[in-house]
Amino acid sequence: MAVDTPLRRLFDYLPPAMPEGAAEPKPGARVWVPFGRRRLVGMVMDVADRSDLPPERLKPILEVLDAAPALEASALELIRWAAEYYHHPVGQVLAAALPALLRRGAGVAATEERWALTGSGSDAAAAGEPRRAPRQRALLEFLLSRGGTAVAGDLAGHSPLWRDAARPLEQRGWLARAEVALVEAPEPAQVRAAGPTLLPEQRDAVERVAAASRAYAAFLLEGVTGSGKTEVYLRLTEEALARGRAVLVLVPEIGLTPQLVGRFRERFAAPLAVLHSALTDSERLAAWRAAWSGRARIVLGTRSAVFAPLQDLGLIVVDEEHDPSFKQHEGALRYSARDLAVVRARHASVPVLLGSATPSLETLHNVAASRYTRLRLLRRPGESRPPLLKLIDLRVSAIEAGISTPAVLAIERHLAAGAQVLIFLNRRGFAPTLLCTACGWIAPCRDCDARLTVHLAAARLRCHHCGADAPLPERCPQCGFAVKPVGQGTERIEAALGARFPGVSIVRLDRDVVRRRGDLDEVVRRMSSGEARILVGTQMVTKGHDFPNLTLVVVLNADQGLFSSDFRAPERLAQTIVQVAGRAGRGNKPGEVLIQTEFPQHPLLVSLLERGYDGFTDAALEERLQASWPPFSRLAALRASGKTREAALGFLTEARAAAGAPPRVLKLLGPVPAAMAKRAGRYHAQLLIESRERRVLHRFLDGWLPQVEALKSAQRARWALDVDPLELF
DNA sequence: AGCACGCCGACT
DNA sequence: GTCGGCGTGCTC
Repeated sequence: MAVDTPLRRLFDYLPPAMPEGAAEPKPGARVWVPFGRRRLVGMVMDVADRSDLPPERLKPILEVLDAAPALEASALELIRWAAEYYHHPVGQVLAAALPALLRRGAGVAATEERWALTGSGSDAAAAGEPRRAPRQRALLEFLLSRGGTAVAGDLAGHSPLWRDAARPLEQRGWLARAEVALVEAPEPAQVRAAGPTLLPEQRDAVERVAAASRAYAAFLLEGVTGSGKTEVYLRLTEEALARGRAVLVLVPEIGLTPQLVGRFRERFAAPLAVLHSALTDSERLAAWRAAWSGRARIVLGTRSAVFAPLQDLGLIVVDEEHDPSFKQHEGALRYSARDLAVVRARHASVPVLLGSATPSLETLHNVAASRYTRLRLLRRPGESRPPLLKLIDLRVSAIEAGISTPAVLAIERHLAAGAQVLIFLNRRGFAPTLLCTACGWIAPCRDCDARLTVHLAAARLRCHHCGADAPLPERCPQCGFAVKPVGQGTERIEAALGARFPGVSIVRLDRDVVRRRGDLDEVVRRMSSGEARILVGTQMVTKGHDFPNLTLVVVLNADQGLFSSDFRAPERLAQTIVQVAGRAGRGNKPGEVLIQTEFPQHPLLVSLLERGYDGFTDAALEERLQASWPPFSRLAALRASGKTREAALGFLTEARAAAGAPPRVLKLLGPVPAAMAKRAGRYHAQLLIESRERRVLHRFLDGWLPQVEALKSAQRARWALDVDPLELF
């Protein structure tokens, strides 16, 4: 039995005292069990006829929750696999996989709340009772008009306050409430609209995946923005649905779900379940139930949807597979939904399709090792030339407010041609620093090793790491002299462009603008209609949304990713540049991309410009090989934080000592304070474990983690193990 | 993680 | 004399 507890083991229970004819709970079924002095929901993992524990110490299961398993074999297998791979207690992996309401005992089969008139209730209704409670009387009459019974939804339609009326009626015995199992007739999936004619490359991709549809196979579907990856997903989904199979589609962010959901809904008349982090508990339960019952044949969701129950899974799609959001890097279980999707496909013997315009180096390495098959969609329909990338050397160009003269001239030129322009800067706010020109004071965050960002319109100083928020001072708090914002954020660029191009409508797209749902739609609408001519934005602009009239992209600062201590920063930078460049040029309008940099000779930028993303990844993979970084080695990070630097580092130092002499191919690096050690008032540090061989790493972790857990300092610090960490601070 | 038991300080 | 501080020990 797996139980939600940090203990790294399963627990044995005796079968429940069962009524006649009831079957024993099977693996995948949830049960109520006594656990210490508590009563918890447990998940049956195995059924055995013996236990290592003496029989007198075993307690019986209290109650079986699921007659039919809540998790079918392949989902259970995935959870077991994840627990082992991420070295995390099974019970807690399960807690991460199951909707909260199911962990608290809600039924897995969908039910509806049904209210019915009792015999005496019918008599009372017919007699026009209760006379002195018009709402109750109206409710009884409504039920009578409906033949004596109605579901909660209908009653809510009758009166929003119906529950207040129903309660006393239930107490008088005039109404009866029941949770009735919903009989769900799976609707046959239908194609609502035929898709466009496929290009040869798309047809080839569809055929090759479809040919493998009865066994596990992993494919990389590589194609630039607009090359038609989604159409390939849709055709393969159609193919799977036609065979009576279900499809799981994973997307990196909830912001991307509405568009893709829209494409799927347009194409298929099949019910579709959507799972993402913004759902309420009951919405998530409803989506999960739809998938579990087989009613929803398509499940589309973010990270945690990789655990969704699907009947007769036939295909898994991971869109934008390179996106770091697929890695859960906080909280208890830190997993990669993309990697788990591949594992799940293997267990379920179905193909998995990883789509991206800028595949991760891990995935390309898997292609090189022939573990994945590469499918390429290189052309955009009807387009001859890819966008042209050029560097602007910031050392020799005049710069005003962060924008170089060549960039300004290019913007002028494209605007004059009637086109739209995108300015990319991965930094929101007005300026990243507030400086006192007299004494050199810089506005710091009280709780982080970071500077506060100036937000001018809001007149606030904000920390982008902990959310601290303070009024914008007019004078230096130290010497009383005037302060000034230094550096550029999107807000300042928007203002500077407004001054430079008066009369030209500019929109900004970043997290400060997009606060509520609908804000994004408004920005997109203004760009699509052509009302806005210039778009200034952060990372957010690299996702989704196509503007066919956009022909120029300016990347204001490419240099942040060039000299980071994180070995993955260059990969991120290249992906961002290529993704943002993908916004430029459509149809017969060729795109132009200008990248401002102080380091135009940097080998990474040179390889990207001269040989494109392929050239960059060749160079980057070679560099990783030389440095023995992933994908040529395996990493795990033991991360800790504490109220003091010593608390965090002390724990990691003890943890390292507990390792003794590690295997020869394995290296322990650190512990070291994080690059930004203090964040939100806590000190962060990490110990890196690196191994050339994956098996050595995992065997080591198996032996080491129990020792780490047993350390006294482990109780005081907050810590977590991150297998395959994406970010090394 | 919970939730107990257990042994020492400031309150009715 | 008791309410409650958080140390440490266990959960089939």
